[in-house]
This record gives sequence, C-alpha cells and structure tokens, in this order.
Amino acid sequence: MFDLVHSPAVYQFHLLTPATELFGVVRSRLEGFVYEVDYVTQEGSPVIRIFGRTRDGSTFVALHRKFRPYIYCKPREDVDPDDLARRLVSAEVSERAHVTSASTVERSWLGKTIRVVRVDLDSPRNVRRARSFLESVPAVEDTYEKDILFKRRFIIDRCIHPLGLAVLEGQEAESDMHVDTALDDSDVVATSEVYTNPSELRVLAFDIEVASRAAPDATRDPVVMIGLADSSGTRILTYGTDGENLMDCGDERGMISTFVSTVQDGDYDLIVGYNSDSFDLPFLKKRASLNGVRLELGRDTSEVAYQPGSILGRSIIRGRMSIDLYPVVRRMVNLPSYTLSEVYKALFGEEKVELLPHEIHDLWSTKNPEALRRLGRYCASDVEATLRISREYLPTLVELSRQTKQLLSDVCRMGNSQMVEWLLVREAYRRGELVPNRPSEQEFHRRERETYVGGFVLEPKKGLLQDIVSLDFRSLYPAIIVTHNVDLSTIDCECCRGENVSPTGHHFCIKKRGFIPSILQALIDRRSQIKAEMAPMDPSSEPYKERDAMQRALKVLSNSFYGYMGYPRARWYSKECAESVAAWGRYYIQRAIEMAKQDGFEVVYSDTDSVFITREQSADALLDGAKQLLRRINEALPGVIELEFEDFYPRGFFVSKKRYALINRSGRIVTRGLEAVRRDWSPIAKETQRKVLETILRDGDPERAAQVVRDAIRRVAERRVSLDELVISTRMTKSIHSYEAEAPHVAVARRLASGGREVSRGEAIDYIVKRGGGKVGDRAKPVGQVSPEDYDAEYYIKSQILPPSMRILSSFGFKEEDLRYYKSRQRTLFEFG
DNA sequence: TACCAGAGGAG
DNA sequence: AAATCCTCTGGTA
Repeated sequence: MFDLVHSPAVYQFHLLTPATELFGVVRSRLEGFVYEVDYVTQEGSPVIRIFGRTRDGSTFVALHRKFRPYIYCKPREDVDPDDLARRLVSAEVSERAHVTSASTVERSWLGKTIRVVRVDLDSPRNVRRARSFLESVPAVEDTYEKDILFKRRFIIDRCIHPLGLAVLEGQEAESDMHVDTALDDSDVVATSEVYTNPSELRVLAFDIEVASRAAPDATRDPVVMIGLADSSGTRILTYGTDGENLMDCGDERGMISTFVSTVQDGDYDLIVGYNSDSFDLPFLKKRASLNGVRLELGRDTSEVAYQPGSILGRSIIRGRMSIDLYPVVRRMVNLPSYTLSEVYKALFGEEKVELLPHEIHDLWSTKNPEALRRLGRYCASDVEATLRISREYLPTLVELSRQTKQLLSDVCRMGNSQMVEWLLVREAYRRGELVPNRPSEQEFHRRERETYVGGFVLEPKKGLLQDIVSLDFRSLYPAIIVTHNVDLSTIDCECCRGENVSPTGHHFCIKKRGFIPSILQALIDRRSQIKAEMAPMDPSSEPYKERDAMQRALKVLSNSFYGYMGYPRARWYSKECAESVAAWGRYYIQRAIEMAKQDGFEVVYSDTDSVFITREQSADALLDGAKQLLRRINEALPGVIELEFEDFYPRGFFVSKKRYALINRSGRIVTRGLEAVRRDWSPIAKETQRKVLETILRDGDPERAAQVVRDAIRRVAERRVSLDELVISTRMTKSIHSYEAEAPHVAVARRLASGGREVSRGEAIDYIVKRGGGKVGDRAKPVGQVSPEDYDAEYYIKSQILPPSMRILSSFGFKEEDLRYYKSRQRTLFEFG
C-alpha cells in the first residue's frame, strides 16, 4: 500500500510518537494527507514545505531541506558520459553553473537505454543559468528536465500523492505558521495511495461585492461585502449595517481583517471562489493594502500573491488549496455564457438572486438597512452558488488530482493536455524514462504546419427519416491507442515489420508495451472497474454520484491522449502516432459501414465513431437486426475496440454533415450543430428553429411547423418581440486589433473601444441590428442603444428566422413566400411608417 | 459571384 | 496552450 521512499522498513504509524533518538536529536513521525507543497528560499537554499492534515484532523507543515534541483545532460555521440560528468564537476564549472555534483545514469529513451549525466545544482533559482551554460558546452548535445518546477520535481521524486497519505519524520519545531505541528529537517519516509475523503475537507467559499459606477477599479471602488459560505452556513461581512446574516465590521479595513481572521481561525483546507484568481483576490489585496492591512490568507502567514500568466494569472494562497471555479466550469461544461448566475442556472436549473452591477452601487449608496439587506441576499446567493458548484466538481477534481498525481490547486488550473503531460512526466520518472523536452518556438511552428487527416464523415441522407438506430464505438481513439500499441517507442520498430500496420503504413511493435498505451490502459481499466461498481447502485445515492464523478475524470483524461499526441506543444508529440490513430479510426468506421450494408441496412449518416442505420422493417425487427450486426462486427474487431448500441430514434431530420436532430422513444430530442444549439444566433432564430424541429419530430406536422415560423415572423414584423430575443452574441476570439475582416461583432467592439470601454479577448459582444442602410456591422448596436422601434425587422426575418427554419421546412416543399406573407404588407407599413 | 476570415459546433 | 472536419455568415473585390 505504501511506496517506501527511502528504506523498505515496515512502519507503525503514530502521530508524533518520538521515533528515534540519534545523537540526542528526537525525531518525530507523523502520518498525514498532503494538501499543498511549495518551497521558500532560506539563506540561499531551498526549503520544501509540505502542508496537510493528519488523520485525526490536526494540521501540519513539514520542512524539508535536503532536496536540490537537477537536470540531465546528454553527451554528444563521440563523448564519453563519465568523462563529461568528471568535467562538469570541475571547480570552474561548479562555480559558473552552480553544479554541486554530476554523475552518469542510465535512462530509457524511446525504448532504448541511453547514458546521460545527471547534474545536481544548488538552488532552483540557478537552474536557468546552469542550463544555458551547460547547453553552451560543446560536448553536451542537449539538456533535459530543466523546466520541471522545483515543487513538482520534489512531488514526483518523493512519490508524493497529493491528497494521499504520507509518512513524514522530522524534528518538532516552533513555528509562527497557522498549523498545529511543524516538523523541521523532515524527510518523506513513505507515501501511500490512501486518499483523504473530499467531504472531510474544510472548504470555504467566498465572494466579494464592489460598489462601482463603471468597471471596478481597486484604487477607487471599495469592497462593500465579503460573502463567506462553508458547511455550517453563510455569513456576510460588511460595515455600517447588520441583521439577517450581515456582520458589521466597522469599516472596509475591519471587514478585510475579519475575513483574514475567519480564514485563519476557521482552519480551512480549501478556499474556493469564482473568478477569484483574476478578480476577487487581486482586488481584495489592493484594497487591503490601501487600508493598511495585509491579506494574510496563507497558513505560513504570507499574503496572497498574484502570479501573472500568459493568458490568465493566478492568485497564490500558500499552505492551503485554492480553486478558482471559473476555469474549472469552462473546461467541464459547454455553455453560452460563464457568468456565475448562468452557470448556476445551467447546472441546477434554479435562478439565484440577481443584481446588475450598477444596482450594487445604488443599493450600497442608499445606506438604507433594507437596501443593504437586499444587497446582502445577493451576496449570499453568489457565495452559496459558488459553494454548491464546488461541491458539484470537487469529486471530479480530486480524481484528476489523484490520477495525474498533481496538486489539486494546480490541476484545477490546467488544460487537458497539461494534465496528460504531467501524468506522463510522473510515469516517466517511475519507469526511468528521460522526459522529452518541450519544443522550441521554432519547432512548435514547424509542427503547427504539419497537418494530418482526421475522422471520416459521411454525407447524410437528407430530410426526415424514420426508425434509425445509432451505433458508436466505445472510446474509439483510446481503444485504438491501447489495442494497436500506438506510441513513440513502438512506432516502426525493427522487430515487427509487416505486423500491426496502420493504414498510414506505420507499424507498431507487438512485443513491447508502449509507454502511453500502458498508462492509458490503466486509466481505462480503472474506469471500467468503477463503472462496474456503479452498475447495481442507485443513481441518486451518494456512492453512485462519487463514482460517477471519478469515472468522468477518467473519461476526460483518457479522451485527451489522442489530442495530446497531435498537439504541437506536447513533449510526447507525434504526428505519425496521431495520424495513425485517426487512420485506424477511419478504417474501423468504414468497415462497420460496409458490414451494415452487407446486412441490408441503409447507412444514413456517420461521423468519426458513430453510424446511423435504418432498414425498411418494423422497429422491433430493426433493433433485432442491429443487435445481430453488432455481434458480427464485434467478433471481427481486435482488442478492446468495440461497437455499441447507442439509441433508437423513431424520427430524425438530417440537414448536412454535423447538423441534424433526432427524437428517441422517450421523447428526448437531440439536436446537433444546428442554429438552435449555437451561441451566435439570436434567441428568436434559435427558438423558432427549435419549435419547428419539435413540431416535425414529435408531431410529424410540417404545416403546423410552418405556422410556428409565420407566428414568429409576424411578431417580429409587428414589433411585439422583446429586445432580448433579438440579441446576437459573438465572442472576440482575438484581440481587437488583430482582425482582418470587420464582422458585425468586431465593428461593435471597435466602437465600444473608441468610446473608452475596454474589450478583451474572449469577451462576448452582444448586439442588436438596427434599421437603416449599409452594412450589418454599421447597424449593429450594443443592447442598451436600441429601442423597440429601432430594430431591423427585415434583417431578423430574412437573415435570422428564415434561414434556420427553411433548412428544415424546405424539404417539405415550403418556400420562403409561404412563411412570410407579411413581406408585402410589411413593406407598405415601412413605406407609410 | 466567388472567395476569404471568422465563429462555433461535432465527435 | 488537445486534434481535425464541417457549415454558415458577412464583408470585399
């Protein structure tokens, strides 16, 4: 159960039992869950700090002073590694490159064993300098593992499982940190895969409210409330008023101090916010400093620190875990908008208390107790929503942390490719593999240009169809990687020519298991095991939900490997591997299509890993035939590649590739790719198309569907729609200056920007098209600048409602004129109006 | 009319 | 800071 880091002794674990006495020094030992790891520099030397909580609930920090950074040097081919190692420890080199020792070690590299020089360095701050020096040494071909953060290096090398148990030994010491126990000169004695129970973590959600007339500015606008929510309830810190759950802290300074003492006294393990990395925490810190107090949230008494990033920065709370749910939610669910209230509504189907930004300012300005209580209820609802969202995602995040063996605080801020990569780095260390370098910018751009062919998409049989069975391959790409052993270390091996050949012509070793396939296999196995456990459980029970969160994490990870292989910034990048996976994918789906045809099925659509089939017969006979087909196909499929029954649809409507809608027997409509599911169409256009589809699929009544469209057109023409229904929302995917073409949303953004309103990359621009001549872009206006008589009814009819509706209705013989007999009347209205 | 840039979706 | 495939719009020549 335990990875014994240092010696294979068997330990009996007791909290802080004096374990050994050596030269008069009493060493204590503790067993606890590791929550956070970081390091500080003391007298020029790095000191690793391990923060966590023991099984019986007391907090600890363990300081470790021995660990030092190192990097690897690969000698040029004509250079003897031992010779290089000797030269690298010479006085001159150790002076210039801070090398403390160098020795030859064996590592494996793409399936072969090579000898490299491990160069130990004195301090993390000198790694960069040492690296450039070493790379300038002619005998050195390249350096490796130079960009692994020091704390990650420690976690990896000491086999620490974040959130898992570790046994630590050290000297009990005095400490001014907010912990029950401090160990100095500690060592990691053993680590285990026994994990903390996420429900036992002490979680605090927080949210601030700022009173401002315009965009919040920390130098000017005060924080007026801080909402806090934990398992015991909600409290709102504020000043100048109390009552309900409001707590009067005197002034802003007192409120911030109370927040700090609440965090420290509450002994929280995990601090959760929404947009807290880039908004709440930096804002609070600025306000704290203007008020002459420190935002001292760390267990080590440090202030929150902002760490700028290439896209999103990050706020650091030392010694505690922290999650900003915003990037988490963005990664986990696809939503049109990621405001807290939209996310809350999408996840839980409930509205929370809403206020517009200026209303916060207005309510606060009144100083009226009832207004302030209303503001308090808004603040409470924000922070409670934050806590609830954290409960929703924490189990999945914990599983991702377990699987990648990275700190929870880091995992929540990682993209999928980073999670895969750190999992691979960790596994590489365990197996003695040298970690490949990240590509240079130049290499990255070269890789970017090197494209390959992806999935197969069959042109659908268009129009309304009946009785369709959908079949899909279970996790096709992961299954291919595992079954065909697709990996950098197995591609085109010498030993297996002509065997296991992909349609790209590359073959993959069948004798030696590949690096990525073996790791992926473990993830898939664990997921199957969890799903098997879930099978007999009640889906509404807690154990089921926990496992569901875990299997979701495993699915996310497994599905990311293929994308990772083809990702130009990946360390283990291989276009050939990604290409081979996709090629095998096309091969298997096309074979499934062929076999379906052999059985007399008509294949009406197929995309990458799914096939939609039908046959002129009763639904029962069709389903029966589909099951037989499945059996026949699966008998022919190798390894873990498996085709599954997905669903049966009495009706379906196919518009084009990737655009269709289906209804299953329980009446659930699935819509793919059509305007109804796109963010960048107006609600009136989407809603009308949705109703048309529903009327066709559920009722099978095209005439009534046409009437739906006529009604919508009429409402627009007669100006009986609310402006909300006309808002078109498009995201700025680039910075405002880098656009070549001036699409409507870009035109709106440019006008906003010239009016002094900052428009950032990733922001959605909401606009309504006004009446008048010229380009749509010239007439597109921000929502506030349009009144009901201003909108361009003709644009909304012709360009928003009709195209999506006609895509469906044209196949039933309807013409535009059949749907918009208002056209002529409307024109007259315009002429005389 | 033909083409391109850009957006957002599917799997 | 995961891949490719695909449709559609508005702007421009």
